[in-house]
Amino acid sequence: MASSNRQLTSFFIEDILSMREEKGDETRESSAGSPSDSQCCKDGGENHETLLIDALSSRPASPDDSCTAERTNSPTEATTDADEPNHMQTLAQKQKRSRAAFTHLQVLELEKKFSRQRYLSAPERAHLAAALHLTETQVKIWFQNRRYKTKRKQQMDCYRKSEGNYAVAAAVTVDENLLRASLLATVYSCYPYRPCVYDPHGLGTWRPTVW
DNA sequence: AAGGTCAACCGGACAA
DNA sequence: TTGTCCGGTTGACCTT
Repeated sequence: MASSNRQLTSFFIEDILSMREEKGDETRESSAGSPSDSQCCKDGGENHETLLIDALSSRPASPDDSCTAERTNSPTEATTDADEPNHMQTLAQKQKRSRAAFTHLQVLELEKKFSRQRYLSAPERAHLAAALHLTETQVKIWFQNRRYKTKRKQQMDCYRKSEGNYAVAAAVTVDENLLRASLLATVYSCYPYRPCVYDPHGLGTWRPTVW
């Protein structure tokens, strides 16, 4: 669910690399991910994942990066007040609950992981958290919420099915693998970015894998 | 203003 | 005791 006011994250390698070079520059590039490219993101291959993970690994802190900084008061931020003289003030600040908004790229990677694995081991969680610049707790909570959400959705679908809503039922009588695949496809189709591959035989540049 | 979404949180259960 | 799970609830933010 990408709300219109949220800043979009470009998946183009050029943009990601430029982000790396412009670490301090927080200028938004809402034009980078044109919605008109929405049909081009059906490729969920491992190369794509590796590229995204690598690109993410090269980026600065993510939960509080330019896409979310204004809204986020992440757990990692909450512990950076070592120089705060007034502890009571800190507690007061923590009383106001925050809700981090993960970036599109982070959610995409989490969804991809979830589509293959509903449960993560501790090392896997640590690796994913590091790659996405999230805390392990954030990854753990995301997977917990994601499992619960999936279960609730299936229960709702079953309820509708039992009510005789065959139109809806027809859309959900797939086995779990198909459900995951369609979920992934939906996620990809929602992100108007194209995965890129390096083309040494062409111009020696990065180009989209799907046109 | 109402309702939806979703990360964060809570409490109980369970395993090692 | 610690860590993780599930089944919710809470609260901030967003859309309508």
